[in-house]
Amino acid sequence: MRHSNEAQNTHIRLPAGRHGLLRETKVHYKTHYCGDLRKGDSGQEVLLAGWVHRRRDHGRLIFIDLRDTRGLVQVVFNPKTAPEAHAVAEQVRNEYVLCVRGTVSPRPAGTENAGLPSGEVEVVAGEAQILNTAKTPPFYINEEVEVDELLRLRYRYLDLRRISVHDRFAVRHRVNKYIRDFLDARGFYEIETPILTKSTPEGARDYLVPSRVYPGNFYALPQSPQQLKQLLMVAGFEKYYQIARCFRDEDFRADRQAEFTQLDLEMSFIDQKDILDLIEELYAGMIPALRPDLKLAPVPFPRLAYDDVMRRYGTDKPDIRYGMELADVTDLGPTCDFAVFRDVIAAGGQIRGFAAPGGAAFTRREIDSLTQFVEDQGGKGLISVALLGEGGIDDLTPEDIRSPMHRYLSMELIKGMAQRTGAKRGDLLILVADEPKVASAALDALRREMAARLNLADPQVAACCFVVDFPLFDWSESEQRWDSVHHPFTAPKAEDLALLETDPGKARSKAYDFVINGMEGAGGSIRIHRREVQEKVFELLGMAREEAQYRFGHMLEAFEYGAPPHGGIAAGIDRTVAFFTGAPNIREVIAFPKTQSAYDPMMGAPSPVSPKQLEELGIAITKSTEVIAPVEGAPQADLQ
RNA sequence: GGCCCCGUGGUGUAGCGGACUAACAUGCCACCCUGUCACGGUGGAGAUCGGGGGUUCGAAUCCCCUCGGGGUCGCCA
Repeated sequence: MRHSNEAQNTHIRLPAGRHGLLRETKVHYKTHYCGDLRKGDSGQEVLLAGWVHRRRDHGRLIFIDLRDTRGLVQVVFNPKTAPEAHAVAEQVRNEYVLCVRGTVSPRPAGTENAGLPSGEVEVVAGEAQILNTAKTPPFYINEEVEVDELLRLRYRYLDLRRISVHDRFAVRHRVNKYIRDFLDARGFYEIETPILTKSTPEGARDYLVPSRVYPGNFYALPQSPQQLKQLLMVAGFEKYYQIARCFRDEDFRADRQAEFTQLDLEMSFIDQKDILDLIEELYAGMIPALRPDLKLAPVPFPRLAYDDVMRRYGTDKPDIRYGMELADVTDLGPTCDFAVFRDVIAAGGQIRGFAAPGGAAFTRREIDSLTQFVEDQGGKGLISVALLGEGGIDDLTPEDIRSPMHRYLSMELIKGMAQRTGAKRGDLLILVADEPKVASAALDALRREMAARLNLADPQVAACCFVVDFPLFDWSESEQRWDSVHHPFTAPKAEDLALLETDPGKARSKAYDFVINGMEGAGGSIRIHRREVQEKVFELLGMAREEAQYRFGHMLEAFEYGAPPHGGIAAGIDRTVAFFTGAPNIREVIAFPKTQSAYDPMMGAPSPVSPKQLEELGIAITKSTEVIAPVEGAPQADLQ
């Protein structure tokens, strides 16, 4: 019965022109959006079309919440006044596609629904037609219930139908629109660059596309339009941007998908400050525009040196919504009779830590659970020191200390730590002794964990900063050569040019990141535009002239034709939208994302291709896996 | 590749060695109901517990393997 043709044909004539609203020659479905109707529309005859969100059948009266992209409105079907429409409403089930002609009316006194934006009115149905039936959905569309992610992705088109999910894409649209308007007003051109481009051996693994015309050769999908945008600068465009899709064949995370979207931009005849100022202006405008509820410190956003943030936060993307800055007490290590400290210091390590406010109240069990964060970062452990009792820090006595390592720690070290972190009694000192890299990583993880436990990261605050003066290189132990921290075209700071000859590891670059609430929001650099500097960098990267020519010949050649000084930045759109919408991961703001194992359960991608296709490409399969078909378990309703 | 969490009717959960012939809510189906808005009432159908193997008199419950989802480290110039 439900899915019979009868239901389809239970119809009124398709709505056509009455009251001059509609043209006879054209089929019209709606004159208004359901979610837009308000008291002021009372008395109007409207034509609505949407999905049945929920039906309440009282035997005689039937209420249907009709949903479209703008929201819900209640439609009333009265068998006395509109028997035909009522008969249609009896047939209707959730998610049927329905067209209704009716009159907007104020609801009878006492029946208004304050929980609904359109709750002061209802539409009294005169005519109704089922435009399409629907199977019972595999999960609730009309309720906010957590659903298995695989199932959501399998039926992503239904998942997206949920209003809360829908809303995130409204935000995404507005972010894109804001950016385009902002950059347009400043003379930027939006220029598209190829998706089929060239594989470059650095960086992430490429997604490859085989060439039919040149069997055995491959295009690569861009990891970012990096080189192309630099060539646009050589081409004289001066201000370029693109909301660009990027592809990286690496493992997924909550904030990483195989394909993601960047605001990519590049400018000529500018220096670092110009880029930072631009991004600052963009975000300082966009954040209040999209999230007026957020507290945002006035510009300028802090511009912090890399060395400084590593020292104070242990990370290059600090969350500066809260304090708990790190302090170094390596110098006080020798005051303790502790073999661990001796060994660490002898090996060039550090003793650093921070103070968790009120953390002295943590149980032994709670403190022990922190050890895992240190171990995850390759550290051996942590030392906790609870500061008890009353009075100032200077008066601390051994009786005021509670620590598993009590007997190894000197009061000098504990007091020093407390003073340098500004700790008070009732706080918990957390110390890590390790090589600098490990100590930083562990303390960063601990600091974020403590912030979460102590509720210090206020979700109503947007704390932005720039991190600048990144090192140009770091040493690759496995390759026994220098590696670019950013990428090989990143310019050194002018005052550090000489260091390229004497001490490359000390050279700082004109690379910068934009950080918002501990999230890397954007990153970029000023590029090298002079040949001799570029050659020196390639040399330090262990790249012979021929190899550089082979890999980057097109870039080097272009730069010989008058490359302007230039630089740019790329901002993560997915992460930005996730931030604005409070989404816990970027899948929530990508219309059709993939699972953690890079599978699209809706389309069933990736999939095998026909032997003919492979033949044309000159490709033989030497290794293959069975790709799982989209999950079984389609809706059962039609089977009953 | 490592580690952690998860996988029970359509959906969300409970059950964690025997009373499970697997419970609850919701959804679904039928009937009733003129103002509800997560409408209400009555009745009904629906899962062998991701898959495989093992332990046991007995397994949804314990063990091993495996598949899938999520988180994270490695990786992501």
